[in-house]
Amino acid sequence: MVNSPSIQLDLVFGALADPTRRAILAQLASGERSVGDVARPFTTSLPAITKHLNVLEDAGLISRRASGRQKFCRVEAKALKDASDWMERYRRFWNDQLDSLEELLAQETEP
Amino acid sequence: MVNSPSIQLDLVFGALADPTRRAILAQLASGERSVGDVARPFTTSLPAITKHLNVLEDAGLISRRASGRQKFCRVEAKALKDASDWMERYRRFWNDQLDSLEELLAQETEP
DNA sequence: CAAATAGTTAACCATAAGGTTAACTATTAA
DNA sequence: TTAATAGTTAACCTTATGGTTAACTATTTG
Repeated sequence: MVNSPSIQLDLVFGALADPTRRAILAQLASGERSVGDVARPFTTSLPAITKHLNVLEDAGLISRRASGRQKFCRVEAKALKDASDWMERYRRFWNDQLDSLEELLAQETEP
Repeated sequence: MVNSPSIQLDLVFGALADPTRRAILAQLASGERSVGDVARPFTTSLPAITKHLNVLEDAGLISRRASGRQKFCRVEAKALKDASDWMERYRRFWNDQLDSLEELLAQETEP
């Protein structure tokens, strides 16, 4: 066996793979927002936004709470942390590889 | 406008959304491997693995170099770093939210 | 209570994703 | 120089994804 496949990570990375959904998260980073407010900057239909919010919620990246006839969305930390933790395993690659790239570039410019 | 949509990030997160591809990266984390070696632990067909490798390569997550009739795959740092940098913007969420979750749990257990 | 507002669900469509087997290219070995 | 090995490409199938419009539920507000 090679890896313990995590359905949750599938959902989180899958959710992050769409630019509209990343833009929604970026909006919510500045605070809770109603579904209408979330949808406002986009040209896509409201049902499409609802679908995106469902994908984000299924991945655990956001939560929704009802308040009267509105629903407010907020970013949820844990799912993001799980994804970040997974990537953390590869940090040494960008430390090591990008360091040696820098070295290489330095050698080229100051011989 | 809400965000600068990055096709590259679409590809990177899309690539990471599949457990087979994450497992391939996990394998390659311990060093360069031939396509055959990469495929060995999986039950899926070789053409399917080739497709996964193409997805990873298109996302910039790996590169392949030919050596005789073999091809060796290695992890590429930059794409991973780009994804990690994107997530970095949300670090405060898991610092803040998970801290207050901890506080809450502490309050519950020791009053 | 009727009408407007906020959001979701249903039904549908086009395309992308992940898998298969069979056929192909290119190197190495007998 | 034929045969085996390493990997990719082609053709095909099934299901998932992202979008639409129309219809629905549930809360305000006039």
